[in-house]
Amino acid sequence: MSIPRNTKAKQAVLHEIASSDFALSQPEIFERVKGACDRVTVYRVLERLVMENKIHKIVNVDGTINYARCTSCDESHTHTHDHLHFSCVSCKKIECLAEQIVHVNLPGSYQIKELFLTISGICPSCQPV
Amino acid sequence: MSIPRNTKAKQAVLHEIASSDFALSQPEIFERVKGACDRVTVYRVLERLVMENKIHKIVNVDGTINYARCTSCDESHTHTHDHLHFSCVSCKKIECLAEQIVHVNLPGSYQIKELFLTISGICPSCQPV
DNA sequence: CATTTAATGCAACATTGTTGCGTTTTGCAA
DNA sequence: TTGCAAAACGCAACAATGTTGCATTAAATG
Repeated sequence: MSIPRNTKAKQAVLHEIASSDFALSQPEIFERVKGACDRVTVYRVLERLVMENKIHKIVNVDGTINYARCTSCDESHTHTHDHLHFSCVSCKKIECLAEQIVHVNLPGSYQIKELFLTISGICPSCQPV
Repeated sequence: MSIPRNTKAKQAVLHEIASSDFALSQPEIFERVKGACDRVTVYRVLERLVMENKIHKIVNVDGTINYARCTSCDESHTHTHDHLHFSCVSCKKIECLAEQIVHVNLPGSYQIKELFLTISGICPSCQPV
């Protein structure tokens, strides 16, 4: 396995994702690191960051793909099979949900390989008083 | 609101979706109705069929979009907010899941607007004996 | 069968993602 | 500190997917 390197492009992309309150799309990220690197590099860096569990790749309800750091879990833990997210329609923040939060009562004759859930709504901090 | 018409293109697209055992992508549908209509028309027809609740628009785990008729529910009932699907990795069939199957235990301070779930795995009929 | 307008075809464009390849840069170690 | 291997990059070209405008065609209705 190859040893990852800490390049300027990687730092720039990671910085934009980390400093954004909400999940960003590839075009948005490219826009923000404008000049720092090529469009293709953004794709490649994103792919690597996902592999390294530094960021999340989130498929939205409409099929668009966003990238974010999770606000509720530290970056050290691995995100294998991490497909549970809460997306606030107000502040746009993405939160990881613990597996215990979701219960699927499928008959045992169904064999679940992968589970992918996105909930959109209003998070506690955006709740109207 | 405009009155939908039953056109040749619409019939062809719907026929392909209905006669397929699994969910099809736009390119796959276009491939199968080849000659019947233009590529753009396929996009427009699909959009209309989704609006009319004739077919499902399903976002896969990887963000790709497929269209299908649901195998477990009749076509008469509306599919508003119908975002729960089981996708068999073996036979590729897509099934709608009843809302009762999924339980989300989020604190009441979270306000859920939309919930979107795709489970991939092996369906009962594809279970190895 | 004439009218209305939904739907189509075509062309052109926009967006998003991919691949190949020669060059640059990073991390490591001599 | 300098040399080296390969990770990463930039660029160009391509591919796939989705969109828009507009003139034309064809459903449904009376």
